[in-house]
Amino acid sequence: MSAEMHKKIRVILADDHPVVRDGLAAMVNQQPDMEVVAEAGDGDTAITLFEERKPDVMVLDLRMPKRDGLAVVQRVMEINPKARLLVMTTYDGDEDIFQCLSHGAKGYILKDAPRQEILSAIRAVSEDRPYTSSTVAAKALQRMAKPSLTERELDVLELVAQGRSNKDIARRLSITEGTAKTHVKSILTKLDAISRTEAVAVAHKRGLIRL
Amino acid sequence: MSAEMHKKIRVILADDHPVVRDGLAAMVNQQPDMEVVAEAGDGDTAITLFEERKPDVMVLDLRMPKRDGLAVVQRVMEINPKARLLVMTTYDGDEDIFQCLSHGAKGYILKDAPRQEILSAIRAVSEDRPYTSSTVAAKALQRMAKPSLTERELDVLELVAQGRSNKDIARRLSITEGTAKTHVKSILTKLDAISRTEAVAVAHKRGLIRL
DNA sequence: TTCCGCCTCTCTCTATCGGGAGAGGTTCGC
DNA sequence: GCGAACCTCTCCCGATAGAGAGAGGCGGAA
Repeated sequence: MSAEMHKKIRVILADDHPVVRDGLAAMVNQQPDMEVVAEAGDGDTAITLFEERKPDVMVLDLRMPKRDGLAVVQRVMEINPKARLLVMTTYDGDEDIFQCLSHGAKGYILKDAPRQEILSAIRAVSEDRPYTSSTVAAKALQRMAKPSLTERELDVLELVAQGRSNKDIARRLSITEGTAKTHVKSILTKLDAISRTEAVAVAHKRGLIRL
Repeated sequence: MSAEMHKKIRVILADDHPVVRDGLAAMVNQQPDMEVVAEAGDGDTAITLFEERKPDVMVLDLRMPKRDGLAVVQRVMEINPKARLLVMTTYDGDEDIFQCLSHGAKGYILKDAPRQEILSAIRAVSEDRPYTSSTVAAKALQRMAKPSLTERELDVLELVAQGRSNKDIARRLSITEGTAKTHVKSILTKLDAISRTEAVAVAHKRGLIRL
């Protein structure tokens, strides 16, 4: 504990891969101005730990068991609108970036980023400064120009992505085949796709659907 | 250098995420019986480093720039059939597992595995003992019962997954639409799918296609 | 050589898909 | 109260997809 040290940045890590947590923890704890105060392997414990430890920053993976990163962002911002969250993930789809940032995450960074960039991001977010690399920011802006799908359309899209026919989709959603077609047509228009299969490809690339 | 130490297990890490390499390196170097002798961020340097350093084990990620994990497995086994490779990845699709193991990887482990399991796997593979968790092994066995797609079918499947029509696929592959249909039909049969969109979903789950 | 798997092509036929154009009902916010 | 967006339903119609049944050529393996 040196004299010039004021207070370390207190960090919580939330990622379901022990290896990634170890890597981040090692990086962070090596810095004189920051320390890891807790680690979570799933979304629920991330939320609990955030409330208990009130860290300066929480680093969040998007894909996690129990509750995914986006859900954690929503819940935590609800509990504490001043929370400083840095999303760190491998997914660079428009939708993920857009959703996280518009729900209040202060930063979004990709896992293949170099060590220095990750540390810079943590520092920035801890001071309540937004951090987003130019490529990520560009995607968020792109996304803003695109039409959003409605909830129902997302329901339909999911079934389309599973390879269901319009008739099948209609049965599962308790609507007529005609209505299912209407939704699919609207999805095709919004995603600028010619066929349902292309729509699935586009939706996948944008991060509108998982798996 | 203590007296009871004979020789440490020399490990190379190949993963495009600096964070993951750090995490693994920290774990490995903390063990008295192993050490990291090199790290690679892409497939090409993984191969080069393997030849130069001749490690006891190389831990390989599947998704890497320049050359993916499977390609590295193939090339390294070609250079040195006695190579001991441990594939470590987030993908648990039949196809990835099957391909890696049948091309000679000694182990396959998922990134969300606990620390101890990862270390056990590295030790096992370093001694030329195969390591595969029961769930992973089960998938490899499942895959063996399934028909393989031919090269041409994989070409077609990729285009189908992009949302191309039969006509479009035919044009791109310089075949007639009828032939494209024949391939698609055969793909549907082999993947046990009713529609092309379902085929894409199945192929994706199995790891037959990326993105 | 003979067989077999793969790739190619052809034909027919039906179901499904996707474009186009409405229209009635709801629940919002203004 | 009045749009506006959303969900629902309805028609028509041409294009595409998928099932079924062959068949020829070409390569490698037995």
